Amino acid sequence: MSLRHALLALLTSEPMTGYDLVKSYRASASLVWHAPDSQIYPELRKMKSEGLILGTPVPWGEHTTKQQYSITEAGVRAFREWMNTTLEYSRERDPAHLKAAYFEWATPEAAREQLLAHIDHYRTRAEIWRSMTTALANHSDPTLTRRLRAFPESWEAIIEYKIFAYEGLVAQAEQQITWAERGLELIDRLSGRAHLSPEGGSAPLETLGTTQRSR
Amino acid sequence: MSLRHALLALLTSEPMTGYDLVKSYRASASLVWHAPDSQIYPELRKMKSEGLILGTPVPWGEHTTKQQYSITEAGVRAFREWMNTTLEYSRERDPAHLKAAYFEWATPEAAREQLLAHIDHYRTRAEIWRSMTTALANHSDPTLTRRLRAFPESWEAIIEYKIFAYEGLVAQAEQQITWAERGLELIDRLSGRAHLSPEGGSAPLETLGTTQRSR
DNA sequence: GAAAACATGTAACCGGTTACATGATTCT
DNA sequence: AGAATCATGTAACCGGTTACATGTTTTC
Repeated sequence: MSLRHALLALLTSEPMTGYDLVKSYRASASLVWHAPDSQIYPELRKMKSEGLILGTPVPWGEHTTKQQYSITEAGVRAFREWMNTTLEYSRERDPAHLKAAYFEWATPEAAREQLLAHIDHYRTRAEIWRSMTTALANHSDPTLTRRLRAFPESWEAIIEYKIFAYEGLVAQAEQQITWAERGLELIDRLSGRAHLSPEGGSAPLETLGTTQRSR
Repeated sequence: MSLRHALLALLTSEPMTGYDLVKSYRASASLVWHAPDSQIYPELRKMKSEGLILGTPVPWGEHTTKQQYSITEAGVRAFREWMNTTLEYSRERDPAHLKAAYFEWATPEAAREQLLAHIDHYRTRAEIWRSMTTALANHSDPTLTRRLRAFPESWEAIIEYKIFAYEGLVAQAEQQITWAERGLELIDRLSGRAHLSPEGGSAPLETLGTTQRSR
């Protein structure tokens, strides 16, 4: 459901073609809610069929047209409604922490590599989000510029809330990095004696044998 | 794919019935990877058909049997392989931060309520994860006890990695709370003048009008 | 005898993932 | 003329979500 609202959000600034949206999306919304191009076009058609957006064909070259999408009043209403409805929090879905809880089953090398990948991932994210924050603060982000043009009276809130969101993501990433670094130290301390070796397996498997060979 | 590996992880401690697994799952794995009961039973049958676990019927009452599942060697191999394979990180999926980035579209009250829900959610999580951490440290968690019985030689790693994982989650939750609190202050500072009012809409809608009424 | 816990699902749906697929236009 | 960019998808799959559904056994 969020893809749809991210697209509506983008279209509140100005009408755009599918391709424009894909690009805008990649440059802004995808930093918070990833979606592949192949999901965006069909979603746009669905939104159009539901009357949230309007698709106007505009000429492209001599022989063809492209769709220019603009948000309708129903679309604005739907977006506002989503914005004014408190999100439900429910699912816990964290494969990295799930894995970490069972690191004794990995080789120390694999566990280390996992955490290094974790660090790498969040370092990259943090950089992206940090540069987004500065782009917002300088007004150098093009998506922001278009938005400020559309709503000059709200420029302060527009900028501040976006910076707030991205700074939160940066802080989150930094926390993840700190955590993973602590994990690396822990692996160094425990590696060897305490891990369940990956090939040997005899010790762990014996303790499991009772029923698995029954019948 | 993680549900399957969480189930394998639980079964490395000892064989269990579906119902035992559901309970164990709820008490431990679901704190990291939520899954409803209705997903667990079918997944078990799938895993059985793939030879990762073995289902032995054991008598239950006079007339019926229940399935006792035990991990097979293929299951242990599959679990180890997963543990030794670095996870891929890709999708960014964060509706809370997506929404926060567009808080100017919500009423200040709705934005505030969203952040309060955020705080509430993570406070609850943090408490759960924190109490899990202490249960692990005391050896008072029953799932842990079973596991230590199965692998006495690795008790230190087993405990430390689990504490590590849960402490990471606690830290994450605390960070989320801090972030949301900062957001509440921001809303107080910006509320009113800067928000795009939810009913009025005339100002924002005018700027959108050019194409939406075309055709 | 009733309640709580045990036991095990099915079915419909839907959002997201992956892989594949193609052609037009503009720029150099 | 060729490359880059613009433009727009389809199809198959799969994991997860929601809602519904039912019967047994043990305990009080």
